[in-house]
This record gives sequence, structure tokens and C-alpha cells, in this order.
Amino acid sequence: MLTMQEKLKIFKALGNETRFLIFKNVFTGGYTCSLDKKQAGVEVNPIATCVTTIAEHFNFSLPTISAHLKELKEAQIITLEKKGNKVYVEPNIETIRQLSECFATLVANFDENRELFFSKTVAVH
Amino acid sequence: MLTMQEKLKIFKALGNETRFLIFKNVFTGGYTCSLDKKQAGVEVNPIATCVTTIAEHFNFSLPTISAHLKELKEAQIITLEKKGNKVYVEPNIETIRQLSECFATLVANFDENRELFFSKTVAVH
DNA sequence: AAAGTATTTAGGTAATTAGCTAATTTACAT
DNA sequence: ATGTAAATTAGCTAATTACCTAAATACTTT
Repeated sequence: MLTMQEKLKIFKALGNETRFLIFKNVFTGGYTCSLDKKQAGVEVNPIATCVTTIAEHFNFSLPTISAHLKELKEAQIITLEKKGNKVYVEPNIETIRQLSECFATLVANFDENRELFFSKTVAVH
Repeated sequence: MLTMQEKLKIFKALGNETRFLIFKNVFTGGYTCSLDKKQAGVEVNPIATCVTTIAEHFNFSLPTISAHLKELKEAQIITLEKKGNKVYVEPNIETIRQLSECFATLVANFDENRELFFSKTVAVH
């Protein structure tokens, strides 16, 4: 279960356009063009990419992208793993799965409560 | 389908603790204690509440809460409806339902792609 | 019509965020 | 060992955000 503070960090992280785009591409493999640049013998998720490759997709400086990645990592929606002199960026699907379940539960409970309310109303008439 | 800009507005709205708490309580009926304060003859969702009632739950000024509500409204996750001299705040479940579906799709696609990848890998060996 | 209640607008300040360049660190390759 | 590449840290600025109080608006009640 995600705590409120964890959810707040995720929403803050995803509420910025640059971070949202990074998130989107990291999760959907938008950066896999970087596969060929990977170092021989390094085992990584085939969807993984590295910081400089991501930065190449934006008109922002590398330190700016690095800071955005740090924030996405602190929100636990990506992982950063140093291998050699590169930092590999990978999606952390488990956090997104948990968030997805939070929303599904919220919607389901809402619908259930609404149904309860309306069936009560019908019974009265 | 929610556009990226719509999603960004939702995440920005929910990335602030005060707005998150308002959102939570508006959706789960946390403010229904205000029901008895409603004006006679006014038809509202039984979960609805009004701006002042919400503000009473926080140590922030009424204008601050009003501004937060405006932002939640612009993110389309609540609705504000003026009836008499009160503004009734109601959850907008449809937007949350759409967001929930976005996350569910993201997770499902991710899992499907991962499965495809691993089955391919197995085939090669 | 005057007073009261609910809410928003206006205008201000302090804190936070998003960006930059320059400098530093770490690892790799020559 | 030296140079190159990848990334982070430090230190700065501009823009945005979150709050406030006071004033204005809109509606209701007396």
C-alpha cells in the first residue's frame, strides 16, 4: 500500500511535463534506440536507457535531466542503477501497479456507494 | 481519452497535500457532516459539500481553499456548482475513472510486452 | 433596503521549483 | 598515466506556487 506521502511524491513527479515525457518513454520503450550504445557484457533490461541518451531527446541541459531523473527515482517510479560509468534508467512497474490499484479501488468503492445510495432511495419511494 | 495536458493538470492538482486531502474527502464523503447545513429545497448529491465547510477542516484561509478548489475544478476532478449563495463541491468520478483506465492500460501493456520479450528469449535458447 | 452569509478577486510576500553554467567525481580507454 | 566520457554537485537566477489580508461581489434574510 502506498502512503499518502508516497502518492504525493508520485503526483509531484508526474505533474511536470518534462518528467512526464521521460516517464512515458521509459515505460513504453521510447528510448530503446539507445540499445546499441550499451556496453558489451553489461546485462540490463532491454528497455533500459541511460541519462545522456534521455537528455538528447530534450532541449535541456544534462544536469537538468539528471535532476528530473533523481526526482522520478525518489518517487520510486523508475530505478537508476550504475553499471560502469553509465547510469541505467529502468521503469519501476510495481509502484505504477500499486497506484493503478489505488485508483481502481477508489472508482470501485465510489460506484458501490453510489449504488447503495440509489437502491436505498428507490426503496423509500 | 485524457490528453497529456489534462493528465498534467490532474497530477499537479493532486501533488499538493492540501488539495490531495480535499480530493480524498470529497470522493469518500469525508465532508458529509455538512449535509445538515444545506439549504432546504436545494437538490444536491448527498456527498456534496460547500467551500466554507471544507475550509473549516484546514488551518488555511478561505481564499486559499477557494483557490485550491478552483485548481481541482480546472483539473476536472471535482465540479463546482453555485446554488443560491453557496457553491457545492462534488466529485467528478468520470475523470478519475479515465485516469484509472490509463494506468490499468499502461500496466497491462507493460506486462504484455515483458511476456513477449521473455517468450522470445526462451525461443532463441 | 439593510444586514448577514458565502465566495471570489486583488494585491502582496515567502518558499519552492526549474532551469542554467562551471566544477567535480567516477570509470573507461588509450 | 593521461585523456575522454558519463553523471552529479554546487551555486546561481527567474518563474511559479502557496499562502496571507483586505476589498468586492452575489445572494439571502430580515
